Amino acid sequence: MKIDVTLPDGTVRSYDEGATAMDVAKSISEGLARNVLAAKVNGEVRDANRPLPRNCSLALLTWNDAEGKSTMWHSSAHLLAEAVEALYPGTKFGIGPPIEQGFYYDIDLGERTIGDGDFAAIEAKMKELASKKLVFERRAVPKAEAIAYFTDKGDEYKLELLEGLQDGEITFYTQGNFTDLCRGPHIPDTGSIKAVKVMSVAGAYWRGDEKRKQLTRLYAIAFPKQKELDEYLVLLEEAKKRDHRKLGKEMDLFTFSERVGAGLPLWLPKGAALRERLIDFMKTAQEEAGYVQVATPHIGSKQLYVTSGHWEKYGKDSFQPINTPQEGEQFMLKPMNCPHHCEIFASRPRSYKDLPLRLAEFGTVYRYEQSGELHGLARVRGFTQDDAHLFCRPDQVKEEFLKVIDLVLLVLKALNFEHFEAQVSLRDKEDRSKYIGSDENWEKAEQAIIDAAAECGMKTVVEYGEAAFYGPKLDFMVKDALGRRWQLGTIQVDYNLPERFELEYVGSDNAKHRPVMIHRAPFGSLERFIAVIIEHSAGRFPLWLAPEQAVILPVSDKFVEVAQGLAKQLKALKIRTSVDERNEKVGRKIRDAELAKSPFMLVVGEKEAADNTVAVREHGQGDLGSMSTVAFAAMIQERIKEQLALA
RNA sequence: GCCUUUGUAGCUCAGGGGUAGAGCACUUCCUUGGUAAGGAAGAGGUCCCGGGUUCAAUUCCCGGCAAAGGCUCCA
Repeated sequence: MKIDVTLPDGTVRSYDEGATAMDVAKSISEGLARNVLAAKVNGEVRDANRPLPRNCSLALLTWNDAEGKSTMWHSSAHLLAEAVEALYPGTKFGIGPPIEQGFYYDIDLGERTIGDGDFAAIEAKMKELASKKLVFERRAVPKAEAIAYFTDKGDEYKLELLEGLQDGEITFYTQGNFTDLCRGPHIPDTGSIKAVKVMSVAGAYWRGDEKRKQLTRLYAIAFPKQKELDEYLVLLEEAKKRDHRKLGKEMDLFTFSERVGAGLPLWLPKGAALRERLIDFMKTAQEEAGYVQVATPHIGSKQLYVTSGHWEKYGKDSFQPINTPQEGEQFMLKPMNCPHHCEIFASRPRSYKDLPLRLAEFGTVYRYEQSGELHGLARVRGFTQDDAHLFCRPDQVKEEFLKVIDLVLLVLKALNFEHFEAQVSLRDKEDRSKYIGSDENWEKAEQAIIDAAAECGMKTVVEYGEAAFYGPKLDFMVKDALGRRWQLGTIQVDYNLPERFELEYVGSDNAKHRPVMIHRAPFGSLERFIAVIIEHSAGRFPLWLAPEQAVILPVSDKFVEVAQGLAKQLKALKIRTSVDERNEKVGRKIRDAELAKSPFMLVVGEKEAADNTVAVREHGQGDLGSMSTVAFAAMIQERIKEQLALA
């Protein structure tokens, strides 16, 4: 009997019955066979050494496929477990899945602990075991036998996992001396695991439940080549160098104070100016797009949030109400601006002719985050949103989405983000009971979002079931210079708040209608956005945003006055500049200016003083030669225009 | 909040039961210079906070605070 195997390119090959994916690989080339980690058979990832079903489609998975990679990491987790069991006999095992960057295994060491100092020994053991090319053997096991095995071993975690499994669907995988309850699939043998690194150790609750026992989680990563591990470590180093917390300190942008409180950033002059520039940029763009600015206080009565529903949903996990001393009234620090904006909408009768009404505010909001969740500027307890709420008619949703997408694209361009996609979150296809708002409106809005994203030519991913209960949304997923993904910018339809605040407008039919509300924040929060752009740009901000655009370096004390005159000229032309008046040599001043990431350095000495020119040096580019002061200013302004898409 | 790690000069970090260390930054002086570190001298500390052990604690122990990583990615 022969079986037919269809390969991804459409070719059909014939094999003897019982052939495995590995056999197919070998028939194509030895090199391919060496690299095969797993196989995708009829869309399902399986062991490469399992016999293929008759007439199937087959894709051979290697390190270059996401699924091949995660299979390798999953197998590496088993290898980690084997090493740990060898070094720490009696260890009990929880789960050990692959993750985005590597894998982990949750283990219970009893009274023992593992620290950074133990990693090297674990890595050495893993490498030793891996080099034996231990084969991963799959075996279907009756439930009773599986229970007997782990009872005998004394591993209560595996026993608990077994409870949730049906007899007949249980499989064991064994490599070397280690047998694990596992669905698989796995790589053929441990030989392809050439480089491993234990990254960190952390506590993790069994089954993610904080009431249950905390296990020790070992994070690690593995590669088929030492070189790839080295490159990965270099990338981590680069990420560390770009860490916004480090750069923020070096560049005097912001700081934190224990006395002020954790998660409450203090903006230093240069950082505050940076914020202002971002705000100005957005205000200008919003003004053109027909927004109006509003301003609302930092607190609001508790009743406001009872009305909005936020009290019920987030009340006990928020900063608790502030009480007035005399009347005992309760106020909340505002966790969002929308309830205030709803009241502005409701402050007078609205006609359909007033819509869309676009209320914008750089509103600072306060949210309680658990102390362990705080992270530099990326996760704080007080932050400013570039918030706006668009009140419109259902038929205006698409138009408004288009305009907001334009705004976000403008932001992404101005900050040199080149890789991004739209993630559209829609209702669950099956269960529609958990959503508020009419079916008709939802369908209209969902279609409007999809159409708007398509019209803008955005790469779009649609996620069903990811919508909030109050409406569908579109998020921008952005890749930074190191290939890390961030969620920036969000546009959300909301049917809930207009309902709760009983917002209305008078239609052309002279009847009352409920407006649709759209929340949107292109930056998201200024704090988080700045964290991302610091890391994306490694602190080398686009010229229009840079704290200082040019630093003037007099060749010696004799030319300080000339330099000051030049600074005055440039400032009049709206170029941010300063003079390095220190009694140092030019070489030293240049070095310091390069390290400070000043975009341009202007060297002035006898020659420049004589003919009113500047010797221009660009950061990271070197000497650009001399030009007149006017020409330099024009060049800067030209570059900024281009960057901001104003040209 | 919980687990692991960390907390020493403005910054980066070494050290260690008995008077506190380096490099950079800072101050002063010398030097007056042309595209990535000129030279010298000096100043700078509640060794995170509180308690305990000790003749003696920055060091060891306990507690707190803050920071970093993790606690979602289901054998």
